[in-house]
Amino acid sequence: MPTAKSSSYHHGDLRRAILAAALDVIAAEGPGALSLRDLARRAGVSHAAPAHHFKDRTGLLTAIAAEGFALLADALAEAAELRERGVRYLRFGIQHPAHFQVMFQPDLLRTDDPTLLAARARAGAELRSGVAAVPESGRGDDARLAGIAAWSLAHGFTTLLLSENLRDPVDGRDPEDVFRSLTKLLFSDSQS
Amino acid sequence: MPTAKSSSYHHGDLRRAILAAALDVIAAEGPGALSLRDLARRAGVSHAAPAHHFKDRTGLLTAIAAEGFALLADALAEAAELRERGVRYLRFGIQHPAHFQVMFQPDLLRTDDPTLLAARARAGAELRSGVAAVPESGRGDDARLAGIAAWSLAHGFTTLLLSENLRDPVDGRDPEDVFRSLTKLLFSDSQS
DNA sequence: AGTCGAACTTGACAGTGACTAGATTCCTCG
DNA sequence: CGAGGAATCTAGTCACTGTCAAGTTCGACT
Repeated sequence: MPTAKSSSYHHGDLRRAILAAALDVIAAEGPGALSLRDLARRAGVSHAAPAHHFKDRTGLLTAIAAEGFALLADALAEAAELRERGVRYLRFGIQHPAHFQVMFQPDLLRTDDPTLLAARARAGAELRSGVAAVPESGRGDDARLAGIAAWSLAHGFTTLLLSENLRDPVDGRDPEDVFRSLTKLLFSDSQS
Repeated sequence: MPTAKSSSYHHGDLRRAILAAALDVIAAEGPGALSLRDLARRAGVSHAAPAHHFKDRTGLLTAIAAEGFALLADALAEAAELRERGVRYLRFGIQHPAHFQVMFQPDLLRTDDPTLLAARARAGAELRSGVAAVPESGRGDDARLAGIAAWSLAHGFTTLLLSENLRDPVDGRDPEDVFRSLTKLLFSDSQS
């Protein structure tokens, strides 16, 4: 059943429906398994309908990536302290694996799309402001390096977790807890 | 000209030729742009020839990933000290971007392939032995955590670099130097 | 010499993304 | 109220892809 109108012709909210279906497929089988025709079938519309909302296959993925960066920016804004921001980064990856997967694969995206650029810039600003919040982080190069370090750590951990490469080490434990222990190990002196 | 025989029917070393072409394509346009038929065309053979060497598209990518893990294990074995192993990890990603990209995308691979599993196990062992080489790393959980931390950092940095997300911050500097500074910042107390 | 298997070819099929022209519906403005 | 224009969706086509099944050629071994 269409979400809004049950009129037979207009779907009501095809854009949302297709996005949702796409996220399901990507989370389950990866971006490669994504087919516009399949998405159209799931939504019960003709095979060319998706193209009207997202031009391309690339366009669809770009929209997903942009949405992802916006969600990530929101998630980061929830916490003030740097370590907890790292946890939000990780949590975002766990809760939105499909978005995460697409966001960092530039060859799938239209990297000059203004919406994408804006969302990414917002997320980037949020990332940087997290590092700036740490008082003793110096200015200039050191602060920039610390930012890269924090980002690399959170990103690497999240990526490895999502790619099933941390299956054994993390085992049954809560990934967020493991990540917290991890940061405590590295930053034992500078933070609580 | 074929590498070995110039006989018109048998290529001589089709497997190598197709692998090489595939790496070029992936490095330039990502794994999504890879087409068996295109690879066949580049090698000057018929469209179904690749399937004989690698069953599938998935089979081809699995072979690449396995080769990647083997190369990574070799690269890690070159250095003894942990930080320098991180640098080798990064260097591997820079020198073999196509391999790296495919290795950590399980949805593209036949994850139960024995060759792949063996190569990955070898790389994993090499990773762990690097952490064990650090004297003051405790046993048990701490050592395991330290391993995950080191791996996450190196992996995150490499991934972000390859996905063009570290373009501005790294700017013109040598990525390896940036990474070294980064680790010095984090492990300032425990190592030189 | 002869055969057997591996390497490669040829041909065919269904599914895909992209494009086009046209049908239907909705909304706004007179 | 009742056009008309824009948004939305349908239907058909084209080149391309992966995969399958069946042939052909080659080389190595007995």
